[in-house]
Amino acid sequence: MAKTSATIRDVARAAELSVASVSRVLNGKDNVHPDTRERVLEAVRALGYTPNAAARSLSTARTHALGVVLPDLHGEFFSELMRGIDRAASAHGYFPLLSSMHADGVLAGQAMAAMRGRVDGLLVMAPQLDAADLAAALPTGLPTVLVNCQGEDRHHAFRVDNRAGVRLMVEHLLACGRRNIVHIAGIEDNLDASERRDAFSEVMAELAPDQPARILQGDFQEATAGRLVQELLADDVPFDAIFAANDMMALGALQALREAGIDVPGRVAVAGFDDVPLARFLSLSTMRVDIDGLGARATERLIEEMEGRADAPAFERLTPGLMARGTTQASN
Amino acid sequence: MAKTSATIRDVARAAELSVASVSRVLNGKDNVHPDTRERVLEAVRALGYTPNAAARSLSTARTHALGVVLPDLHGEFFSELMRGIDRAASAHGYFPLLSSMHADGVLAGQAMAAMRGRVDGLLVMAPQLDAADLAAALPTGLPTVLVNCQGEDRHHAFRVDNRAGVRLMVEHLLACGRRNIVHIAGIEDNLDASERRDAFSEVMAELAPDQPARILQGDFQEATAGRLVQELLADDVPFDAIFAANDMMALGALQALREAGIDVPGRVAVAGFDDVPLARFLSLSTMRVDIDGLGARATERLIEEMEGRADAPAFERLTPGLMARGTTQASN
DNA sequence: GGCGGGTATGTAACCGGTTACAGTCATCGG
DNA sequence: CCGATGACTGTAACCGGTTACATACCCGCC
Repeated sequence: MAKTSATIRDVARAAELSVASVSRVLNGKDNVHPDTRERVLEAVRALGYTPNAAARSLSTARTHALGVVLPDLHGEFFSELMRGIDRAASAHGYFPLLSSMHADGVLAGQAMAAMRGRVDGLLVMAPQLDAADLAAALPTGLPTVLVNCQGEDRHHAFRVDNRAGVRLMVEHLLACGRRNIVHIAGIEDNLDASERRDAFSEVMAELAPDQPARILQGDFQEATAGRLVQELLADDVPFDAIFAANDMMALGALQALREAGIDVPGRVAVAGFDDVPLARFLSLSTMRVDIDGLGARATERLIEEMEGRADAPAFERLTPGLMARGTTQASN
Repeated sequence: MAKTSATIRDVARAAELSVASVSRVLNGKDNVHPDTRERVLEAVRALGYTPNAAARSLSTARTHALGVVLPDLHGEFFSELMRGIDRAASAHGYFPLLSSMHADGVLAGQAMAAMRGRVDGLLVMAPQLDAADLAAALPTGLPTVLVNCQGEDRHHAFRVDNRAGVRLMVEHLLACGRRNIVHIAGIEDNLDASERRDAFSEVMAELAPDQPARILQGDFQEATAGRLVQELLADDVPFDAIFAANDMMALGALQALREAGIDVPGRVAVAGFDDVPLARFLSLSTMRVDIDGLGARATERLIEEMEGRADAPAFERLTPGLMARGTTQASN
């Protein structure tokens, strides 16, 4: 009801004590007389007092917020990641402060700079920035953990092990008897996209050197993949498997094949990457990445770093697991 | 590089000016000599200075952050909502500060209290709280906008028009020749769930008074709906349409029907609510809610309110649109 | 009775910005 | 030549917490 909310001095006055005592009670400090504590709590209740977070931040230099910088805020990947981040953050009394970031390196730097003084640490996911841009954008002197970022060894980093994932899927496709696999790659500058593309070439060269290993340039979008498949069909290019760099493209491919009346998995197998929830429903074979767990672990690590108990920065690679479903093998 | 980052006084010293001038330049104030401005900017650049957000908040009583309180942080609904929120927020220079909230009214109050002094406004979505709990939890004196909350007329509120949506879908099912429609309701205390359930009863009573209008108690979970459908089949209950309170349950029902070898939509039609991305892939008929737009509009309104230009609080209802797909009508 | 030591409390400086108010200086009209 | 006016800049108080340090008090012991 009060026009302006109560301050610690109001509470002190109401309790006939000094601000120091009030502060001590509120922070659960050691030496306070039980009676004093009671008087303070009573006054707090009576005034409906809530400490001002900005003032507290200013004097303690801690905000209890952690910045989360992401390239885009949509899709399953984002929501799963946030879920993990929030779980870990709120377990330790932190709030996630969100910021989306657009492709540009300069804008990325601004987004991060704007968080200075607002957060105690930064969790950054920037698969679209190269190492130099990233290094330039990251603020100095702020605990930072990276997720899916390019080479940067001054900070702890989490990465999906794309190479291992691609290898597992290619092995699976070959084991299913596929010989002519087409890879649909993701956005050109994207780290995951290029790792997956390169791994595909290498693994094919190693495991099936005599087979073609065609690669089409996609962009992680469903519609694009559909179009590419239609072109393949129109050009009469032979193939018996499509391995898309992510699930959305795999679904686009699937749709295009079905519309063309092509039997999946009979004539063509389809595989994706990420295991978005959709995949299970559509029985899409894919590589499962524990995104929620990734978010939680990255956040845990960030909090350790902010609280000064963390070992040296390192890479942590998460190996995805093969989810072999109906689009690569007939159910029997 | 500096151990501790530069303050405005460091900048003032470096530029041989007073803090007031520096502050004026940084805030784009009126009266500053061009030369002065240049000296300040030069010093800022040299020192790599970024203003401390906490200090600024303390003296201006504005944080440029807005609190987003949500019941859970997963699924498409969440990511779409956040997408809209972030788009509107960053367009106006605000950061979303996230907090998930568990069912309990007391915990909800704590979650919101913890945001006091950290945010300039609050966007709350709490479909699981009743009006009294909600009123108790909301902090006073902080601009607030509600999304999908129960009756509360002191704040601006956005709501999905469940009644209108249910009516559209029931009309559609009847138009498709369905006569024996079963509704699978959502979680008991949930606002959307009960509105959809009640609307179903009413609309059926109005449009098809002679037909049965069976209602089963579900919980928004896919598995539960599957089980309920299996029970219907086991008990030989006649029905030719399932209208689930959300898409996930519709999908569970769909799966159970397919496993039982029942032709959809031939023998039984299936419909959901929400239009999650999955729905399109599985050709599920459903009601489309523009969640992204909802988030953006709610945020815009909140910002207007925070900046003191907003008309009286009111309700805004968003009418969902019918997405008639393959599970209610044979493709022809 | 005086003194050491522990406990409980108060005072005031400080965190890093913003801004009201007070100055300084040059210009200009009378 | 003086005062007024306007353009620019500086000083210091203030926002609301935290906390180092000082102080007051009570106890037990020699």
